[in-house]
Amino acid sequence: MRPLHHPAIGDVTVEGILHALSEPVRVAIYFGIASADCAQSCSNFLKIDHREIPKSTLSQHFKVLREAGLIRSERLGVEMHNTTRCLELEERFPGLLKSIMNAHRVQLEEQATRARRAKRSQNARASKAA
Amino acid sequence: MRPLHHPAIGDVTVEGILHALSEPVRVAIYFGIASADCAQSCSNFLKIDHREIPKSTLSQHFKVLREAGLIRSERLGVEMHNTTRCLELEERFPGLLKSIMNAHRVQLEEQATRARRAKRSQNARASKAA
DNA sequence: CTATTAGTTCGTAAGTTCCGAACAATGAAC
DNA sequence: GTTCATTGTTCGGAACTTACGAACTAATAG
Repeated sequence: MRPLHHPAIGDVTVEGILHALSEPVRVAIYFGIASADCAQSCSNFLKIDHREIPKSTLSQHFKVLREAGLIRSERLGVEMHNTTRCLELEERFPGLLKSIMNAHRVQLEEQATRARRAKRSQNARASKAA
Repeated sequence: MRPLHHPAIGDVTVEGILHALSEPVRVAIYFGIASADCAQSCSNFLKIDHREIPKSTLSQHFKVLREAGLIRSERLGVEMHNTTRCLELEERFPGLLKSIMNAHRVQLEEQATRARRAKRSQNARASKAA
């Protein structure tokens, strides 16, 4: 197994970051790591929103996040400890991650609202039919 | 030719925006449209940074930007007028585009600095050899 | 009408991503 | 030490996406 590669902060690109965070599963992973108060292992994400993610896929997603410079992964015993590199990144690209995270939050709330509305009108139809 | 499709602002997704702007050519196009003071036609971008972009490829890039909700394209006579949707987008995802644009600017300046350094040390080697 | 200009669509070759199966690395049990 | 369980990586092929030349469409000029 070749050792994990983390780019120097100066080699991190905007394209890489945007590409990494243009994937819902990777965003969920990054959110999870960023909002946890301790390092997260990969296997914590085998289920995301009731959806099973195959572990080989998960491993690729972590690799993308790592090589984009978004997270740092360290082997600790049998598992991996993943943490964000948000301080370095904030210094290099001020405001970038915050506004991306915020935009994703806006979108998540909106999706939740839509889902509630849909469920309500579904219930209304059901009780009308009965 | 089927008519161009512009998503409603409520259907614009963060993933779509990030994906669209994770491509250097598309970023250059978006920058060009955003910083121009009048609508830009596609053919203004057949050359970007001394690189020729085939027009079919260009057309696809415009389509991606359009369907991500980043630009609006209107046929005006034989050509296309492209403008950004930055006001709507700012309202929906506050700060997002600004910080992405800013990050790209940071990166561009840095690349320019690197290029100058490289050229200087190349010149130094050349005069040493002579 | 033909010719020109600006963009789109189509087909295919090249590249990327997904995911199961096999593999590697560590720690614990014996 | 050997074996087992757990965690994660790598490999290979199928599915998907992207790039770009050739053919096409739409508008306009002459």
